[in-house]
Amino acid sequence: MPTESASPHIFARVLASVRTAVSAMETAGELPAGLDLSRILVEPPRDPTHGDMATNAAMVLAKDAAKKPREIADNLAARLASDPLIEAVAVAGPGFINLTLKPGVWLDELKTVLAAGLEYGRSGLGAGEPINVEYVSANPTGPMHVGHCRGAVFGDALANLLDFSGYRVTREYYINDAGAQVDVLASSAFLRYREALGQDIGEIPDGLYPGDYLKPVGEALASEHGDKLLKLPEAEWLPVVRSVAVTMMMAAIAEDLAALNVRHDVFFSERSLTAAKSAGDANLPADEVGRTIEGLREAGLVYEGRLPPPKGAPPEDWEDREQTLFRSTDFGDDVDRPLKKSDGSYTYFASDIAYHKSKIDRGFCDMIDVWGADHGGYIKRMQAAVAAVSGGKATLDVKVVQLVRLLRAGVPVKMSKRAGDFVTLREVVDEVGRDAVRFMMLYRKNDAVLDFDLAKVIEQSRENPVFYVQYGHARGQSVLRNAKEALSDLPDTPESRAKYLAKAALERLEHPGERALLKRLGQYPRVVEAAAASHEPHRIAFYLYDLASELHGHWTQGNQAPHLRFIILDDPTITAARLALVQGIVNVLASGLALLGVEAPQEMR
RNA sequence: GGCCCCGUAGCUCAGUUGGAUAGAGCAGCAGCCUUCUAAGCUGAAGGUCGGAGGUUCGAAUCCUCCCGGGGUCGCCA
Repeated sequence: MPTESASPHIFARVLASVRTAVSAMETAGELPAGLDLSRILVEPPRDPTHGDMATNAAMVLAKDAAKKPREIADNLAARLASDPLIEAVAVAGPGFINLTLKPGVWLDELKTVLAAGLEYGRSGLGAGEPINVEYVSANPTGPMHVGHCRGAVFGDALANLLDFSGYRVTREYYINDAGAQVDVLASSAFLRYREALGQDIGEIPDGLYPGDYLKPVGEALASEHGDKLLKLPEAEWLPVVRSVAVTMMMAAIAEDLAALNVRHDVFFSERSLTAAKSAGDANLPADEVGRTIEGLREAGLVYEGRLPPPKGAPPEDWEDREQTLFRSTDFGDDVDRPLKKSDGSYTYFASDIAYHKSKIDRGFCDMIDVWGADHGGYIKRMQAAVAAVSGGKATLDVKVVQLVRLLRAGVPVKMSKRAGDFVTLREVVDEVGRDAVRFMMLYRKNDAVLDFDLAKVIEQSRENPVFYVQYGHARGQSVLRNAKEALSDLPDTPESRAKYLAKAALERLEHPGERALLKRLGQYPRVVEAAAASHEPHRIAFYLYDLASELHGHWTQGNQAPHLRFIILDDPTITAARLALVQGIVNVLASGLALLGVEAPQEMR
């Protein structure tokens, strides 16, 4: 939860300075009033020799102001030169304004890092707005397999990131416990129940779940009910068996998620939407899905009609028939979508509309769903439904995570669902470790396919970026542990040590390697903000890699040049300054790793 | 065939929401361990950003059309 509203980070402060200067130019009549300042950016320049920051302000404003970019830039640069944060200004290229900040600015920022500890980078971006993030939502028909793992880690990290950025996050799991699949689950479990009672069940018939993981369900049913269920007709045993099976599957899934360090606040049952509600208004349908459809019908968004057959190769079993349709085309979808199956029951889409309406009713105007790539074709209709059901007030961002190809030393790992020999999430976590799984899943944009090579992740651990980043953190901790030989009064606890180090003579941090690290630290809040705004946690992973890389590089310089090492035995003043930098790096690495849900180890032995 | 995603160094991928001379890792080449952990570092080499048009001061990024790969296509979830 956001404690105090953090003071704006360096880039935000400089951006404010730029805007102020532009406004002053408007007031002075040097620019027309009312310009759109929203496209002005302040960012690190690609080439560090250009300075600390660059702004595109002059180029962005040139058109509306009907002036040449260079002309605006010169004027703006002159005004910025007197800004207390800024040391030097230069106009370059087509109209970039390159800014060099006073060295003290970066040193002050290090003090901020030290004071904030793991909270550095936390922001009020979300302004306390509630946001619902739904992820995993795997069918409760078996243990989780590797395919689920990417969405789980992605959703979890995204939720962490949004929480850190000032949103009030609810992490949600939608349990598909109402469809035909859980009935199949129940039938499969019933077979295992008969098996547990000593019957010979032979081969598991096609269409049922063959996995051994249902044996404990059969045994649980046998010990609870004896052979009583055998005497009941299917309509009576099925709900009993289904309920036990779903409960046990969800327990297994919860364990798998815990092994991955993924958590949820709300587990929402689909069945709770279709279950008949007690009495009430007799004119209303008895269930939530029906009520949602009726609400849409009253709004003129549901009708009985026919759909054109799919274009291209016509499916063999296509049958032109009238059905209940939602006007998703009113909201940008390609075709209207059916809400009821031919047997009269609701489609998955229908209950999904009711489900998202429930989120809206619970106060979420911002929703994020994390889906697998195979559901990509479903996005438009869901967004259409959210727009319809909320009257355009709610937004749904669907993050699609692409396929994970599981390999072992370059060879695809065979998985056959029918034979039940798919690789479970647990097996992968046990084999390569939670941290490696999580980091690898996040060290890639969510919409790019990911090759996950088990052999590479463990055997050639050098190639694995997670160890690289963790090693950076461990190295920093190692320095702090060893620092006592030069600074005998250095406190042990991180907080008091940070306080102690903040008083160091930070201006002694003059070496280019140190300066680069200082600037890299100062970028962290900006990276967090961008990652949160774009819903892209992978940016954190890449930033951490860059930071660790700069640390390792600077560290190794100390091999050749001992005077660059962090600990200088006969110079406690510079040692303290450098330790302050190390403490800052350690803080940010730990903070970022925490967002990704990855351990920040004290050592790598 | 319609829709969605992807195409960037030999391989795996970034690219700061349109910015300056497109960057890392791995593989290969040339080097660095008497050290606060070499699980590390330094250097050289490697590119028609799939192709062609267009939008503008400026395009890997936005638009259109092709090419190639993946996903999906009324009643499964």
